[in-house]
Amino acid sequence: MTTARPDDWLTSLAGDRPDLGRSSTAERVAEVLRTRVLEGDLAPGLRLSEEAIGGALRVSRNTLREAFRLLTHERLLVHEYSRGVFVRVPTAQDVTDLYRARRIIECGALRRWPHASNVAHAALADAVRESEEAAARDQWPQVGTANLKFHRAMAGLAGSPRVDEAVGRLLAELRLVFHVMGEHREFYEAYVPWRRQIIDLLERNELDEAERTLREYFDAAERQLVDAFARLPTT
Amino acid sequence: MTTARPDDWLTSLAGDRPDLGRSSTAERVAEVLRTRVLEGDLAPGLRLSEEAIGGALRVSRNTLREAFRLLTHERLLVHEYSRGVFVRVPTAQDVTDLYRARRIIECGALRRWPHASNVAHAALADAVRESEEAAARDQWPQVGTANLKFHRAMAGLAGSPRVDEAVGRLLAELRLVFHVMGEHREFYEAYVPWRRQIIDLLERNELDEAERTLREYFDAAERQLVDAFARLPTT
DNA sequence: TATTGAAGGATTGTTGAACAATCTCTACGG
DNA sequence: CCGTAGAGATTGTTCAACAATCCTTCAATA
Repeated sequence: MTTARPDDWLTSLAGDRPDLGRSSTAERVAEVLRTRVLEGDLAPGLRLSEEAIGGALRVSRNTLREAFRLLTHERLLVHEYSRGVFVRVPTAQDVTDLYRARRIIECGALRRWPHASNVAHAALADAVRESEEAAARDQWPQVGTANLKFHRAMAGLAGSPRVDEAVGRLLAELRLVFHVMGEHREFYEAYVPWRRQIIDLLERNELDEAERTLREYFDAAERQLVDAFARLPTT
Repeated sequence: MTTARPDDWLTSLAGDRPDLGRSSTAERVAEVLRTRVLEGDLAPGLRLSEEAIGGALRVSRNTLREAFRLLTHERLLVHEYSRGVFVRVPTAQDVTDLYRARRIIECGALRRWPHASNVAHAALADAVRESEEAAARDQWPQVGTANLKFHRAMAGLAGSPRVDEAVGRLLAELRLVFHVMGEHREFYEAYVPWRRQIIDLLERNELDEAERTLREYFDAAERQLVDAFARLPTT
């Protein structure tokens, strides 16, 4: 605990301001539903009845609708006028678009590696290590988590909160997509060494090659996901 | 109006679905407030009282709060728990971050020029022409509008709805920032020929040079805006 | 003078109920 | 089999009330 100048105390305290703003009921309800959707408890396409959920969670319809709105903005739910809200059903087209957007943003962020901070570099390395360790222990869900962390760290190279937020939204949506892959280890396993390769290239400052590798990584993942969707029973 | 296969009728119709979902009261209220904020009628930092605005617009507090939420999501308003919503006060730091994000996304989209559709190409050319014509007529607000159109079209090269949305949000925020520049012609004038140069380079397929020019364009605009903020009375 | 503490008034957070608008489903008739 | 009409269920919107929180004021203290 280093004692700094009073100025620094204040500025660092000011940074905690957002955390201080305690969450509203709607945000807590949204958090519950978000978890349920991302865990797959609430199947895509399911309609969320205001009365049923409001009754179960003991919150008023107004508050519940506020929570719905938050999740709709995150693209986890879709809202149809006078029909209600539904758990989003991702399509192969969504997958294509998600990867199109990710290629642009994450590859752009990767290029900022030379200008990024040490903590940003470390976050990327940490994520790769976690990914490898979880894979060694056959803990595939954790590999998935480390994967998300890796890409969040990749976006973090840009050093821009707005880029972080944009990528965060894409990744949340992607988590919904991943559910069609189930818990199949094959899906997670292939990408672990790929991530190692990318960070090795970055640490050697071979930016062009790193970007090329990341693009191939995206191409492969997109292809695998689109294939999985094509194999899906068309409802 | 070309007659296409029935499939195309349907898919294009499906695209209109969101428009069909007639606007809710909250969205109309949001539109009114959005205009007011962007026109500068509602000064940055101003607190928007639920009672006052709800009373003036004759809508219930619940509906108004929903409108607030929409605008908060667009980053035009900020919400503080138990304190209310305020018109966003952009900072020089915001400007820096906005341009950081724009450089990554728009430059990434620019690189997709060879793969973009003809309509995407045309949208970019149209925006440049509009910009020039408005400048020739000394209509600087219209130059500003054409500018936004230009950058929306630049993002459109990616052919990704999610990229469009991300850039749309950045530009909406930027419009708030532009207000500190007032109606000063100097701010709009310098960038008109720059845009012409970029599209000329693109049409000659000189991608590297086009990207370099766009980056310089961003650097200049960011510098000018940050300077303007530094000159601002610190409240 | 500057700081602290305690009313109080004002504003937001949340709820429940009510009614209108819209959709869904079923049954009927052609 | 198809289309239609009506009943029932669900959402859209508003209102009124109370709880929780914040801001202002003002007096007391060092």
